[in-house]
Amino acid sequence: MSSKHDTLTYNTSYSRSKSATIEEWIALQDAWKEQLMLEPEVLCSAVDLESLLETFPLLGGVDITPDREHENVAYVGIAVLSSRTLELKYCQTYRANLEVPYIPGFLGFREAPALINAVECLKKEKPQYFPHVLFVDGNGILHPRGFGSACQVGLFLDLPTIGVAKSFLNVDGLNSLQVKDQLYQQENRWLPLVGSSNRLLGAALLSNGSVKRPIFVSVGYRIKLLEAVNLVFHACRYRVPEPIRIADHISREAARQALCRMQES
DNA sequence: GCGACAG
DNA sequence: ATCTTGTCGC
Repeated sequence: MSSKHDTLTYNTSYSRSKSATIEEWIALQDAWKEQLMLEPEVLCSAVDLESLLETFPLLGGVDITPDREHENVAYVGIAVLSSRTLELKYCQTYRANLEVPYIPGFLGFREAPALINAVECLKKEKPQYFPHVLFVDGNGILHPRGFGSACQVGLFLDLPTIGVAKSFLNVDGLNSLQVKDQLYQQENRWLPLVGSSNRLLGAALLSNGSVKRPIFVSVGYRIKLLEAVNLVFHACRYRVPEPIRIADHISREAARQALCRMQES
């Protein structure tokens, strides 16, 4: 793996700068949510995996590992795989500056600009590997205001995205324990998540036969939940879909390398 | 005040 | 996200 990575610049148009207040962020999420053009979703016809793989030949995954020394520095990993074979086609890491802290419910304001920049770099430098759908570490519409980081990334890239969270964010009357109980009781390996608003918000998945802790999948942008669930199952060799697992691995490695270089000097 | 809190 | 050892299993 190359230890060379480009430094990303922060594009404030995606998050309106560091001086924004929480109220302004909420207003932005509410406004952006309207642009998702979401039709209230129903679990209708079964999805054909073959046609899914034709629609999405390349699967992308992004993840971020924070720098141990600098609060506002992080390493973005991006991985692109063949959807049919899960063969790794391309991966790269980038150093990025994060301009705002993490606040629960506003992860996208911290991470999305760096993730978006990484995908745009890929589009420019290796257009043949530009993915047809992007797995994002975090939630899509399974979010207090229906606009998680995966929505933010997808909307501004105009690219289908799937939110994949490793822990549950209590939202719309849904609670982590009750969701897990319900999932474990039934025989299916996944459970649709319907909140007290009666809307379908996402799904809890036991992604692999040997996995005990669920992951939580929700629509980010321009994809159906059933398509997202099928793609996630297909892409899971382990608990987390391969594109995200690889992106996580290389971004951690980049952070580790940076720490080593720092301790040398 | 209390609990909950993606990464 | 991170703090943290061993242990069981393929």
